[in-house]
Amino acid sequence: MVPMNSKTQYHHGDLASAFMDAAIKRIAQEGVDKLSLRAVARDLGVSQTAPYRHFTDKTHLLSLLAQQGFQELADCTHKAAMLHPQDTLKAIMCVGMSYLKFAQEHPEHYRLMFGGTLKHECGNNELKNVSLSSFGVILQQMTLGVERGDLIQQEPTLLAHSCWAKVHGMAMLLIDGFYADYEARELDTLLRSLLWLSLRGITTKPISQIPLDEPV
Amino acid sequence: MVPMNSKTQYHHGDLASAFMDAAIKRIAQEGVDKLSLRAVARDLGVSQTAPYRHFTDKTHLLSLLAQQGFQELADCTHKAAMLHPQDTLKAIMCVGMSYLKFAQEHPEHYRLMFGGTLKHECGNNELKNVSLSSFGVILQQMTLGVERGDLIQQEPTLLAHSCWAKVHGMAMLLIDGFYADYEARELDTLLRSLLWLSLRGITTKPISQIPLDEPV
DNA sequence: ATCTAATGTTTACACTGAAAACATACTAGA
DNA sequence: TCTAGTATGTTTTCAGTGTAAACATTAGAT
Repeated sequence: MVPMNSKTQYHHGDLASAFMDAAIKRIAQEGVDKLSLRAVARDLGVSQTAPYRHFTDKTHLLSLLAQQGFQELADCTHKAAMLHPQDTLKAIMCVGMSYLKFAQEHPEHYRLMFGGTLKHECGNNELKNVSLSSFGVILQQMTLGVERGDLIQQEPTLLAHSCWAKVHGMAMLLIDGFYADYEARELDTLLRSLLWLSLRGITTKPISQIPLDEPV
Repeated sequence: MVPMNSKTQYHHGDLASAFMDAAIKRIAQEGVDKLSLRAVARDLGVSQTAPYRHFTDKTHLLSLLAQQGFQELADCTHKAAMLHPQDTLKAIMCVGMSYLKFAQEHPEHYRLMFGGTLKHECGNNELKNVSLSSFGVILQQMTLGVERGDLIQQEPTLLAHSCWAKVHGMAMLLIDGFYADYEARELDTLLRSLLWLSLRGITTKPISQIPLDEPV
């Protein structure tokens, strides 16, 4: 049905990535922990053991999806940072908001990335590396900020850890529905204010100069 | 075997709470998502459908466990706050560190509380209330701090949200193994420094007065 | 054209959450 | 004290899951 790629044209065409796409869709709908390989296989009209030719495990599949998620997250926060190449504080603000936007738009994917289904400690260096590349975007802004004298004289790594923890916590609480009472407009202000308080903790500038309403 | 309560002495004695205890133990060992009701039932030498007389659902059981977790968390952070009734900053620091200690000592329980297996949005008001009581400990310190002029003049709720997000993010990253490279001593300093940076964002005091090494 | 490896299918097994029908044992009311 | 009635526990059963093993097919190299 689908016009196949030039390279290889096996039974399905490219089941590996088709399977990943379909899995993502199901995850977005029903959540990570209710994902069933068989259901995805059914969606694709393929036998229930077909995926095992491409993924050793269910965990393997999830791990690849998480990896892909970290990549996307790194990409879109990086883009956000690029909006203000000259202004550290604005850049950080944008990175934060785009990070939160990603979490909000792909809550279950985000949960997969950090949910603990995959243990980041042992094994799977690939995954760990990609997740660190996501951290790298933040780290880069911190380094820049310290160099420019916009941020306090501390290890950029420490500052990055601080920002990451804060924004990660916000993201988790956000997708866990702890801010569910706020309506869209209020929520936006809340999130910005929270980032703002974090910025206040690491900047050398007076409060007034921290932007509260930069577009993402 | 166990000397029963005076009140009721049924077949098992008190299977409901025995089941919860056993479940907690298994969760601590193998993680939340691998918990099987049948396995717990086997541990207790009881039939596999026995739990269904006490919990409508697997979700119901998990929800009760989460609730219990929030209660414990609220208790131990509250105790920590009581260590410094006169000193806001020290108190907040202690609350933060004891929060992290709880997460570190009961990682899988903590993950259950926030992991998204239970959705906090819809239904289960009980759970939501208890989780808010946990939030209340932080909120109380913020209110006090603002009153005393130790914290900046902002909505205590906002400040509490800020602290909670930060410490929650740290807790999640901690139990997800993102700080796995640090050894115990380093880790302690890292965590304290991260809390310290947060405090710097919400306090009126100069940096030097923020305590870095209060005991928990 | 044939061989081989990559891919997909069928079948099978052990495990799970949960419903239904049944059995027991405690508690209360006569 | 005897007798319901109800709270508790068991047996049986079903549909759904992850995954291993044996088998079938197809693509690409020789």
